[in-house]
Amino acid sequence: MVGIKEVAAHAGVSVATVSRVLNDSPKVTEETRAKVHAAVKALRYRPNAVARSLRTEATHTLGLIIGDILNPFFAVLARAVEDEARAAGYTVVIGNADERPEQQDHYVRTLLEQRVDGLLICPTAEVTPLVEDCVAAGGPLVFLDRTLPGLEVPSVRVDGTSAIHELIRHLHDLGYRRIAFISGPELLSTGRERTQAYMDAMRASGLEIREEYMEAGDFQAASGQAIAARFLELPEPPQVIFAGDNLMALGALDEIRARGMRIPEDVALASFDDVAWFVHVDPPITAIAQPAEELGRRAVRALLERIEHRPVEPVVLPARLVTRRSCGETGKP
Amino acid sequence: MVGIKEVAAHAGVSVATVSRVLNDSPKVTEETRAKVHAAVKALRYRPNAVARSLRTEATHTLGLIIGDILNPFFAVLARAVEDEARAAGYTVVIGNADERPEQQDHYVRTLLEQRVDGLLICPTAEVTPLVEDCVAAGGPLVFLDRTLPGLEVPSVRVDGTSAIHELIRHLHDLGYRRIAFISGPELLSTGRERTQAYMDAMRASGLEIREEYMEAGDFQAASGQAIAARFLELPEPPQVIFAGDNLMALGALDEIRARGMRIPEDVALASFDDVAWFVHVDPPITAIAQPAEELGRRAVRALLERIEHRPVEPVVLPARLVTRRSCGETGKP
DNA sequence: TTGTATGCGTTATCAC
DNA sequence: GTGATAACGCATACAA
Repeated sequence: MVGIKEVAAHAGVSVATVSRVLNDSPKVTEETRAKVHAAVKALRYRPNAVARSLRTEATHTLGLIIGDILNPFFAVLARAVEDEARAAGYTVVIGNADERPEQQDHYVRTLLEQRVDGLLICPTAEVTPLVEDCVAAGGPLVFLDRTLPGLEVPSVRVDGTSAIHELIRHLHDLGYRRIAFISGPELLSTGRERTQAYMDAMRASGLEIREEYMEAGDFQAASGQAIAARFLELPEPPQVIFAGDNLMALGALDEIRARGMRIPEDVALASFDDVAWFVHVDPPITAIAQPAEELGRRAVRALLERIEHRPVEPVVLPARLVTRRSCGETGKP
Repeated sequence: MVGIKEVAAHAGVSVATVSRVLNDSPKVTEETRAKVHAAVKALRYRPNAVARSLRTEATHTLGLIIGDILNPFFAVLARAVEDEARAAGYTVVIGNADERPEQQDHYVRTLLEQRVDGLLICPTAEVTPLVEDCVAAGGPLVFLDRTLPGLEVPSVRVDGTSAIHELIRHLHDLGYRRIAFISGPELLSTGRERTQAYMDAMRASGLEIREEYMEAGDFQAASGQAIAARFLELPEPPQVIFAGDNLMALGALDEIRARGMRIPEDVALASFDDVAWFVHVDPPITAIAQPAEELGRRAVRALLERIEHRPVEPVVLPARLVTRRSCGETGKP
């Protein structure tokens, strides 16, 4: 492959001059600049980013570790991260951790070895030694969507508390009293936070919190389905099932359908985390929408700040309730 | 950051030996191996993949350029590619081209500069000079999902022809005669192929091909909606709308709903390209499913073959019809 | 303004 | 089995 040396020879200048032209240093004649550019074009020269990175200690690459790109929430997040990164001249390498600590570690290790300039992590429940090391090492790192207790890492996340309060109030206003919640893993900050908000909101609306109306899933569809099944088999089943994320809502939806029950007549359904196709199911599903694109963009900006050694304060974005018809709301006019 | 040199010093050996241990060369005593490993652990040494790549001319990284990660088809594809690549010890960098040639080129350029070991491209319609160069340069490259006319590049793709024939036959059997098709861009191999198959299949079933029942969209939802609208306003509207991809099907669905029409009573709907949520809309949508995971896996395998300079023949996978209820099929028992 | 020379962290080719 | 050392392609301090 043709290198800077061949370009220099072809243009009749030194490698230093070629390098200066490529990094458009001001101290170079318009004339030589032209010669070099001509040589570059003629030889189809492509700068070797690997060599450049070795020299400059910068790869202009960001690492992003998410749960699973097949989850629409993460897909939107990833897309936003990539767009914002590209705008700033960075490439991003995505790793799907699948909520498995070992796989998360695999990516952390790999990305660290690749010498990415910064790391964006949606941390799994477990605080692995490797992640602890990273934090201790102090490399540019920001937590995305979730936080990890006891670690001093800047984070960019969504707070769904007020939206959950709004949802419960909304359901209360519609006349519902028995509202069950399929919560997420207690170990995840998002899981804990939503559960806490649900309980607080129920109390705030003067509703009873029943133990049998709360069960923790793993943010995957199967658990949502299983838990919905148990709710529906209770002697006194809930009037509303509120799922803690879009996949568990999907599972619950399947279970309700499988039982031949109607939404919302037999049981109403709501979801934390809105996804595009919720609009297209019948009835459209009432959900709490997270500003995923903004989340991704802000995370990149925060990370870039950290890369440039500027201090960055945590970012917390609000979620918002989107009422549709799965809870018996009156249809659109 | 600690390098191989510090490790060598700490272990009391030479850098060469450390390198040998790290690449587990056989010619090294168990004893020194242990010493080195101890030093590695003690110093929290992380190999610098950048330096390694510069020396070995290999990055163990693959580039993947797709249309848009938000499209479930590409998301599944990307996920499969990543899984297969990881299993083979590779990392993958994904670029979203958004069907824009310049952006595709941006990623091709970037990935080439990063010296990825191989490139997987779902090419946009246009054959850009850059892509032509790549082909001419002969670096490891395979086309995924789509092919480009006149370029000698191995490709891994799906052939939906027989599935489309099956679909038309299926519709014919259900009594439909007026079947309209929202086709994809003529410039895309997938678009052309599906259109051709639709026409052939219509003829094969003895159905009339009407010009007003065929219109090309751009594989995006908005175009599907607009075209569906025109179809439905025809003096004699079609009985079935068959969309050339999942996003255009979504657009058509929205348009049908917006007009207050019922599926399949007023108009039936079918889609090329099945996605998870088709099962959850009411009625579930009849679709042609592409083996996206397999497509991704096979593409990686083909690329790895090319990287190791082995010849690779094109891969063509079959699609299959999944009948549900959006075309008036009798419901499940 | 341009050229020469050094080093980035690793692997690989030699000697020993 | 181990060690010294020369590349890899580029950016840059310093010399001219």
